Amino acid sequence: MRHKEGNKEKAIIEAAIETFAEDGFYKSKIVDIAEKANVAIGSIYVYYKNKDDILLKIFDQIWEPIYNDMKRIASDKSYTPTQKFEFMLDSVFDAFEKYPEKAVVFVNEQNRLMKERPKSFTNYYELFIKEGEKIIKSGIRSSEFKNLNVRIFRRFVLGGLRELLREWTKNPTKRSLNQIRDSVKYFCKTGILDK
Amino acid sequence: MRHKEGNKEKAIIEAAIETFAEDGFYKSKIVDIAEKANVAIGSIYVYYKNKDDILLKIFDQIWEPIYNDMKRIASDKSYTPTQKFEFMLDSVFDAFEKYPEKAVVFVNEQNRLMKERPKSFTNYYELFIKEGEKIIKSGIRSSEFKNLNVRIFRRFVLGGLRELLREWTKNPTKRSLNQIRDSVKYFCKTGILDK
Amino acid sequence: MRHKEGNKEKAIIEAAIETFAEDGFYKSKIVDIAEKANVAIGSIYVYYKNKDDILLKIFDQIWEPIYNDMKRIASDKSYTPTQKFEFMLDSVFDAFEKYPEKAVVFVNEQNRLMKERPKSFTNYYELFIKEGEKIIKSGIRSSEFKNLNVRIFRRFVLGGLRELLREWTKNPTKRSLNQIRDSVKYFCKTGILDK
Amino acid sequence: MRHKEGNKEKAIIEAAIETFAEDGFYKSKIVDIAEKANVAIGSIYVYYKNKDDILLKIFDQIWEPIYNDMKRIASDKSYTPTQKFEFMLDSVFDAFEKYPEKAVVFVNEQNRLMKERPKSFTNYYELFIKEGEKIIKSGIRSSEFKNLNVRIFRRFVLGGLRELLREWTKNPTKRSLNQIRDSVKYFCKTGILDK
DNA sequence: GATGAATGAGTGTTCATTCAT
DNA sequence: GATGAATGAACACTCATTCAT
Repeated sequence: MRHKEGNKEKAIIEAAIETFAEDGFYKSKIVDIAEKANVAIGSIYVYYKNKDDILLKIFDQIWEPIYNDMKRIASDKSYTPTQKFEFMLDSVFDAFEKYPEKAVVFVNEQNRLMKERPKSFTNYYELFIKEGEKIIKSGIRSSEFKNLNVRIFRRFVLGGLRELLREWTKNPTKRSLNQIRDSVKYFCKTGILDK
Repeated sequence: MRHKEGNKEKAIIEAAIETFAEDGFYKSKIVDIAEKANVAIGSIYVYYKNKDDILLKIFDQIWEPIYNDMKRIASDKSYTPTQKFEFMLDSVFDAFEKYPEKAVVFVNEQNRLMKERPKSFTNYYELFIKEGEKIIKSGIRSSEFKNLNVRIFRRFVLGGLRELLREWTKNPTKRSLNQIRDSVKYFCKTGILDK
Repeated sequence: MRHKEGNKEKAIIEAAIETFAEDGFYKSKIVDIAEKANVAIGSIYVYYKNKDDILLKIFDQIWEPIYNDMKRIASDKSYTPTQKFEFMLDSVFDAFEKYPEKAVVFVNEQNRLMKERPKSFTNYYELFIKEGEKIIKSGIRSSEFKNLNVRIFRRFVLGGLRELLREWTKNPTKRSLNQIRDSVKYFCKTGILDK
Repeated sequence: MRHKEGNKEKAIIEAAIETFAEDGFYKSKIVDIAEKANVAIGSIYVYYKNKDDILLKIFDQIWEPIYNDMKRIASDKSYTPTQKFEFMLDSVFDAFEKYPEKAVVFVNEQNRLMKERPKSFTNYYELFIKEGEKIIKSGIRSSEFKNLNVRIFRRFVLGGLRELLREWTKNPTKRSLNQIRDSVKYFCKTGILDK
């Protein structure tokens, strides 16, 4: 191994996150990512199959920790469905607060890529979705939630969330994110709770 | 652009809608649009400044009629804010039902373009948003609605709507759209109404 | 049509012949061909699908006239098989004498391309081969030729011819080509004639 | 390179022969050769200067044993020129029958390399050619052969041979090679013998 | 000797846009 | 207005070779 100065794989993906967040996927140039990562162009292709592959790996980085949170929450029997639902939102908000740039990449690129390469997404995002739907269903079964169409509901909420986060990423302050978080929770609960 | 047209301008934009809907903006080629419109490449540049400009004009086609509906509804004093809110949703749903392909273009491309060219959008979409916010505010003022953060609420709803419509455009049937429409209305109302 | 100054398609293929002859196919750069042809890079792709396609078209230019000669000769009933065989060799020698650079491209690139893209060659070269085999067979039938294995014989002769022409292209003089022509004819005839 | 080897140098050249035979020189990747040889990329450059150098060494492996055969035959005074000529062809055919893949590399790559790097070939191939010409000349001197132009004749024969072997390597059976061998001998002898 | 991560010059091809006709 | 051949900057990706370990 030549040089071995720090972790190139990590440097590349971080440069890519920055670049994709700034310019969007299509306008981002491989050569810019390489420069930002302080790495030769060829090195990018040592660690990633191609430009798309970098994006896919970024999505994994976004959704894997969220999904792991979810698994823990979902399997904890001491929580009510409402609490689980709130924690689910929290884990998304927390992740985005921690890495706003990853958030930007997600909100801007994921839909397009899911459309163009539906096969690629057999992973953490899908698992996250599934886990979320399970929580809603359990709440409906226990009559804690209204009898909503689960697929429609979760899409609506995720879509709304993404839109809010997209806007937030333009000017990401902790304060404004908390305001969004509270509003969404409140709105969802009064919308979903069968009181 | 309404009457006796079998003209090039219309043929181009319709071909573009089809092409953007199918392949996405970046993967769509001007030459394909020209072929689909049965028009020479050069003719596209007679009617449109460039590729972006076509997209912008498509957005106008989407939002102008919706906005016109809105204006009519908003100024009608015989409706309550709740009725106006429902009509607003209806006018979006109706537009999407009528032109699913325009809907695809909107859901996939608008955000990116608004990010890349924020200046371009001084138009019907913005006006629609404003009108929508006014309705919410009037509902809050009359205590018919909860005292929600209007900007957050409208973003959330529009984002959720877009996500649902994006999914719907993959398999657009009248029946499924009505199901979505009812779910969204119900959810928004129980979420928003201060009963 | 912009510029229409002379025939770009022809200029490109001639530049390509020169370039391929000089550097070989793999070492030839599209940009060099473009420069030599006094044409923009993009123009090459207006007239040819890709680099391979240019090569294929060159082979057509080589073999089409030879094949047309052959057809005329083969169908002429006043010639004996021996005369036809001689004329066949002549038409190859004449073509090579006329366009030595095309000859270089043929001798250096055709085998490789036939190996890599066997599908592409359903054309003049194959037809030429077939016509040549027919002449040999008719000579065998009339007992003018020895009962040789036709496929082996024609491959041997063509291979020998190519090798000689390859060498000749390094220093192409009319005199030396005629010497080769006479030697080959003499050798083939004493080798093939059943006296 | 003969004895107790299971060594890297040999493994590399054998992998290269396979790879060049399959994909051609330009399309063969060093990394593929390394993998096939079960050797690190870097090791290839320990034993060979560069990619060209491997090819050159392969040619040596092809022509050295043939040349050694030739030397033995040529210096044996008990053979007539005709016998020597036949033995010469046999030694080429035998070599190709034994290592068809080396044959493929020779027929496909040697000409190109001789063109690009004429300096590299001060070796066994040249020596083989020279020895062959000597045999022909001695036959002419003794009036056993016709008074052909030796250079032209030997090129013609070698070229024809290569073409036949090229075809044969696509489907190499012992039977078909013997058929080719007999045909070539017969043709050359009736073509060359001054009876 | 052996390794394989790192390199970066090099290349075929694309495609939005132009402009002479 | 209409055309479409012409353009050439731009770009993702390749791969022989190197060299620190």
